[in-house]
Amino acid sequence: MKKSIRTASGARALRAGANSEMTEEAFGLIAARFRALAEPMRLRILHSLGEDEMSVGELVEATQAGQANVSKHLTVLLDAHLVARRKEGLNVFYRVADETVFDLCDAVCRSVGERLAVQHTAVKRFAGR
Amino acid sequence: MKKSIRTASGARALRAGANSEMTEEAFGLIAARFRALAEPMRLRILHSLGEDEMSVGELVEATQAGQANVSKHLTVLLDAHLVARRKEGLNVFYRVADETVFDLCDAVCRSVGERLAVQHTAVKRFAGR
DNA sequence: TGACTATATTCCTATATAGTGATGCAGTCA
DNA sequence: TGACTGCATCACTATATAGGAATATAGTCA
Repeated sequence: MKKSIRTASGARALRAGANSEMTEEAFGLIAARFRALAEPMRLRILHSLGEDEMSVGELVEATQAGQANVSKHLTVLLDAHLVARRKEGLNVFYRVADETVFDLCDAVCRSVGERLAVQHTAVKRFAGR
Repeated sequence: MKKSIRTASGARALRAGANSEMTEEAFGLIAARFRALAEPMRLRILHSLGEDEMSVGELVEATQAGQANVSKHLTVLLDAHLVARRKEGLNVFYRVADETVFDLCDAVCRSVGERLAVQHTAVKRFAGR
């Protein structure tokens, strides 16, 4: 059983276990998705697209970034299959194509938030209140 | 209510919504975690650590990477608070400090796997079976 | 057709970081 | 103490990519 990305259906894909044979390619594919989410600007864009689809121009306004920059980030997200495009006249509307990104971000947000809370508490305690 | 990373407790952090006020800092923190997971080599390391804690030397052997490289990746994971260290004599043992990384990877693995399956089916169909 | 607009792309610079070999350093053992 | 081991760090190269300005391209409308 090569191409073990299918083992995902069994859960615990990354965690090493009995049947877990991760191929080099699988690590690369997973890392690629994380890389697509590893830029604050792209998270801003996805955040903006959370409500509804938006044109590039609207995204430029929403993110306060340069047009070329937004366009390039959208290309990255498109290549990662995280967003989808729809052309309408002169405009191109983008929308989130994989809703799981929100779950990922929520999970990260919770985890990081918890850690910061713990650290904050520790510092407060160290400071004597 | 600045510092809205706390809104994570309400879920749907990234998805724009009523109370969702994402600060620049929050996007940066979330992106930083994704960045730590955005390298195949680091995923390999976490994968190896899924079973049990391991020394740097064991990880070098398990990953077939250079010692300096493994050490640097471990530093990145440590800075991201994804692993923790324990020194014992000459050895340093690392372990996963945030179990949620496995959930993240599982989610990504499922999502990417589904997409690939869909694409595969589409190509097969196009090829006429 | 030509002027105009929205988006994509190209070219550039600056920065980050993966990988490697050499070295530093702390801990162990004779 | 000195030799040795395991890990971290430094110095370096190669590569990737974020950002911006300029330009190209595609679609619209007169």
